[in-house]
Amino acid sequence: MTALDTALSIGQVAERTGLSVHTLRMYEREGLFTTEVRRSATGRRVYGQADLDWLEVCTKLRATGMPLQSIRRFADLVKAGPGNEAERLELLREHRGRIERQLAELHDCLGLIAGKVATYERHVDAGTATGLWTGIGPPA
Amino acid sequence: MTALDTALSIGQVAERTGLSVHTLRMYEREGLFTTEVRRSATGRRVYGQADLDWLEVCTKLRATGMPLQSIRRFADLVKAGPGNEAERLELLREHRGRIERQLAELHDCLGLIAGKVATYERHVDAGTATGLWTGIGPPA
DNA sequence: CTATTTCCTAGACCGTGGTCTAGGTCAACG
DNA sequence: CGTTGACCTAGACCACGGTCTAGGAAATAG
Repeated sequence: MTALDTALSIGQVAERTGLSVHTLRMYEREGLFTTEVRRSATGRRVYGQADLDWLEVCTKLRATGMPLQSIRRFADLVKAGPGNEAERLELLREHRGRIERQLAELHDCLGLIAGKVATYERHVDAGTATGLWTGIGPPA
Repeated sequence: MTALDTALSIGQVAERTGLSVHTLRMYEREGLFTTEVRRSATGRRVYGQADLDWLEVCTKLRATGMPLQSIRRFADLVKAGPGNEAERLELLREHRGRIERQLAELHDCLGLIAGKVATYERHVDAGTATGLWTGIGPPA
């Protein structure tokens, strides 16, 4: 378990998450955090382990194409406190579905691209690539 | 084989490809086509089967995150005619790599999201979801 | 103590990938 | 023939997700 009293500056969080400090502040402005970001006596942001955990989720959601607006909607549910877990579950399930569809599509596209690569490899190796995409040879 | 003398209007191509007519014209302006789009006597665009084939590739490339600029670079190589097939192959290989990395990342993210879904399902079903993301329960 | 680095806010700016409008020509139906 | 719909160009507009600047304050290193 990581320490419960983690206290990181925005710069340290930027390092650990790969997000820029600009982006971290922007995420906060946009209401993406599930809890108010703590501040030091002098107004500097102080992040805890929970923030890191949540940010990890955020980056995974972003990496899978979830728009910031949707992340905010989820964050709002969490902020609203207990009682709406079914709703959160619904959002997560929907997104899981989208990821699965993305995986399928990506897999499909990979097939086509890999096919083109294979064709080019064959023809380049054989020195017969001339007809590719010129209207003469097969387009595949 | 599809007819070699296909002659489609921009609207028909939009239907078949799922791209809007606006987008098709924009792609042309941006130099994404591998060949000048034919025109009717009165200046209307006339698309052939080769254009459809190429557009299919374009949409797959877009769907896998290739920026228009990179598609243009590839199109430019094709336009430049025979002799640069090795270079085209290189671009395709690179993109194939990116797709594979995307697949891996997506798969990873799916793991995390699906995990959250499972957790929520268990807790919602059991009526014990209260502690999720409140600092009390396990974050996973 | 001074200099350097990190941080703060508010708000401007940017690339990407479309999407739409205005003003006009052409095709096709009845 | 007229009217309706598809098409043309050039260029404005938009959402998104950052990214950066200015102007200033506090922390930290030497």
